[in-house]
Amino acid sequence: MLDLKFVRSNPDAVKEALEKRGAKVNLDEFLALEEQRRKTLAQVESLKNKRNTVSEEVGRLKRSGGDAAALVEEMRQVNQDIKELETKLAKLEEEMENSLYEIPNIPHASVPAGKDETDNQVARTWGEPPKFSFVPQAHWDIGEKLNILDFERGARVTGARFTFYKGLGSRLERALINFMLDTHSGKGYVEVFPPFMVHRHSMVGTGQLPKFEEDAFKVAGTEYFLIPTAEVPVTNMYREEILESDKLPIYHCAYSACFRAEAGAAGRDTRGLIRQHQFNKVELVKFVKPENSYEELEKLTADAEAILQALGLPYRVMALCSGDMGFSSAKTYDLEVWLPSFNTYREISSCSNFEDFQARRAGIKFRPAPKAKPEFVHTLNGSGLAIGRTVAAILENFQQEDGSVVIPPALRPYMGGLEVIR
RNA sequence: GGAGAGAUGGCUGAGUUGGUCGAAGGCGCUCGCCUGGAAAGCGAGUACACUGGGAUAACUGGUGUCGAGGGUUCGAAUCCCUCUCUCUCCGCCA
Repeated sequence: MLDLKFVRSNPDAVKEALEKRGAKVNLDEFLALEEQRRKTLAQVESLKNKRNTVSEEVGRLKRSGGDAAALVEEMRQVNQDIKELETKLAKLEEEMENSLYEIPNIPHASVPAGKDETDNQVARTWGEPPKFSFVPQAHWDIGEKLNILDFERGARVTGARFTFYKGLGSRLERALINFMLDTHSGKGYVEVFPPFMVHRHSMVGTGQLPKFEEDAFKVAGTEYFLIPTAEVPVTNMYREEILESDKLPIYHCAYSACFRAEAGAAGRDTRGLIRQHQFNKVELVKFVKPENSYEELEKLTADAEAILQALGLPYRVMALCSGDMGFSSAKTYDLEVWLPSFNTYREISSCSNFEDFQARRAGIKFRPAPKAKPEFVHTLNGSGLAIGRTVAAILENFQQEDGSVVIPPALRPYMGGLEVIR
């Protein structure tokens, strides 16, 4: 959420930013609403002021045995007026809040302007896509032949986009989770194991709601949502808190299952592990002081990259353009891993600086100095990494002509020393 | 699931026959005095949001907030209702 006062005093800057993003928001209508709100608020407050002063007077009169009947009668009428105005005010505030919650973040100055993913820029590439002396297979074929992935039974038990991992496949998934958590923990990220369901306010806090409710799974009979990423519970860990300045920066890493409805993705990536309703992910989350947040974004991205490098997976880093960024983000780098079956790079991590956009929604502040006025922290997060896509990348990049798959050396300690899945 | 107790400021803890309570006291913290320095002691200050004035300052006016939401009342931390959470006991359970 943007700062209301900033929007009010810099309408042109906001309009320009929204245009750069390709967002459709009627800002003039919003500003007119906001002006009306303040006018009504002033009226209500002055009436309440009157009520407070007179009530005090009534108290004084009664204690000294005077007659306050006339004043009481007058206040009855004032209360009527207050009630009416408050109803009006509540309506205005609700309307305004709804619009404010649907305005996306302002892109950082360094974000390339652009309309969609074709305008994203390659920041750097690492590693070389493998050259095969045979026709490489897709990971779903490799996985089924090795009997470590079972898509058919996943669909039979639950539905499309659900999968069983079996045997060494399941072991590989678990190994990757542990490898990533251990690696990040060693770099100062404090591991947390979050709830996999959250209430609505948390979803609003990180920006999934109210605008994108159709993307989320809501648990019937409850007010809980299945988390689409650990970002939601972990960022909201500090909601409605004022953090001590010396606690910052806070780094967390967290494993969680992630649940996404994938509304609007019907027919896309229907085979394999790339787009599942449930997948595992290790997430990195940071709470930092505003002046450091862009430096922290570079470090966060590097920490996610370190996993790909340790596994020996070729990838590239994309600086997302203004039109392709997520709703809450001010700047995003996507990490894309090479997938031979697609003959291209596919997203495996997304690292973003949200500046104070999420912090304002979730009420996460810090005190810059003792006694100083609290300010919003900057929040960042990035996948480190999506596990299912990492499995796909390993199977495809390290496949052998005989259908076996070589396990990256960094992962072998987590696989009981196993070198090859065959 | 059943029975009971509770939720107050950074912490602790008063206040529940409604009225001058944003809220005593203590601790902590900040600044000052004292000291060669420190402790102790003394003095002052110490919530957040919205909103008005002011320069988008210092400062200052107002409104709201005592778990959340509603109600009664001229007036609610105090009375009533609903919800949430915490604790204790019983039951159940991985």
